[in-house]
Amino acid sequence: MFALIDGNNFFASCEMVFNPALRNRPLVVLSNNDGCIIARSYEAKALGIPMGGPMHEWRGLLTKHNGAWRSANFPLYGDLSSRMVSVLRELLPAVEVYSIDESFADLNGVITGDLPALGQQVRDTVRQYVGLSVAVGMAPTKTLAKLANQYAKKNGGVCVWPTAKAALTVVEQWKVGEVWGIGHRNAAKLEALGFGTIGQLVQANPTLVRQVLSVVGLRILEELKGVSCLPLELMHAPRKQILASRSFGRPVVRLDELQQAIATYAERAARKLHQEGQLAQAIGVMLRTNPFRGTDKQRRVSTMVGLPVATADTATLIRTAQAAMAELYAPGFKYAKAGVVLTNLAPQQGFQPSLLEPTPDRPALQQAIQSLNARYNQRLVYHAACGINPKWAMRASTRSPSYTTRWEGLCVVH
DNA sequence: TCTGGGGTCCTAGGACCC
DNA sequence: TCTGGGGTCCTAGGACCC
Repeated sequence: MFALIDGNNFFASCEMVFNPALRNRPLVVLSNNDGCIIARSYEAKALGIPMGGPMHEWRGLLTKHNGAWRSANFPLYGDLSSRMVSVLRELLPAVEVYSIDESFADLNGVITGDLPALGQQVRDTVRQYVGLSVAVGMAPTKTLAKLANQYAKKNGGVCVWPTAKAALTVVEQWKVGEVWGIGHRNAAKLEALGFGTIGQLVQANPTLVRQVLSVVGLRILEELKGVSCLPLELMHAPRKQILASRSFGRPVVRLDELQQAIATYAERAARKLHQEGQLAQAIGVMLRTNPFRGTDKQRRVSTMVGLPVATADTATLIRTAQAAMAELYAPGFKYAKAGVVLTNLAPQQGFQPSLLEPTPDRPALQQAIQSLNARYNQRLVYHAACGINPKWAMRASTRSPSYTTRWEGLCVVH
């Protein structure tokens, strides 16, 4: 048996934990640059505001209904997420962190009759210790546990299906698009073939499902029938690529500003690389205009450069990224977004260095910068190439304080 | 005026090897 | 008139997830 524990309206709920004035009203959380709506409270969902909708189309409605909005605050959400996980680890035998707001747990060894009470205990404890509301779904496979969790969200917060048969009596009529791993394109394909509901899909010929959805679809089919194909993954697999990209706060035309931006993103990517304990053997740079501005001339380019020696040296990565940016740049366009991707990653530990090329890595320097920044909890030391107070930086006009990760964000009690 | 960011996996096809 | 069988590696594109 598996459990799926999922935070309800996660980002929106995180904002409410330390700010009761945001509760019981339509609240949305905005993407970077305050452009899109990436999370909604119940009240905001009830107004019909869609996931991913552009904020400028919904501001009026929100204002009319006493709504509120917040710029995304990922340090806050990440910290509350790890508090939630630590509660789960106390109560459940084995926990896999699947995303910032979702964890799977292994329930083997727990007596079936005890599962509903365990689910309720998880809910109560997370609410008491962290201040967040979660839904708990339990079933014989991960795919069924996901569905159970969906059902739980609207039906009391806990749902236990001891068998696939029990699950199917509830979800038979649900659309296949509700199933984890079936997106809107494959849902349309299945519907056209006469498998529009979960009940119809489990009756389908596996060979046909394989033809249409590849082995991925075959696994989903088995999971729906109660055959577990997706084990709990307790080991955190090393990342295969690291991406750092951002939209600009305003259109950027000049190369020198693009060079600052790409240096900033390279620095961010390098920091993630250090945290992962990996080296990069290739670096990519991409650049594009705003595709939503139909009247503007459009351009979308990218390039990938191999590094002569696998490295995690921030300055080397910045230099290489800037050289690539100079190649990509063409004047006369209003650029909206750029990014850096590190690939062909290899673990630092035990990496075979080149016989001919000296490594550019300077661990002592990196360590010094990192410990200064860690100690003062901010970007105290950084590369001048990144620019100082850049004009292209993204907008975040309504960011809440980092209540739990910065001294100046601590709540004050009057 | 205003539209995110960061990942994974699978398949087909091309290039190459013996 | 006639041209095998078996394999690997890499990349691009498509699909999915949160």
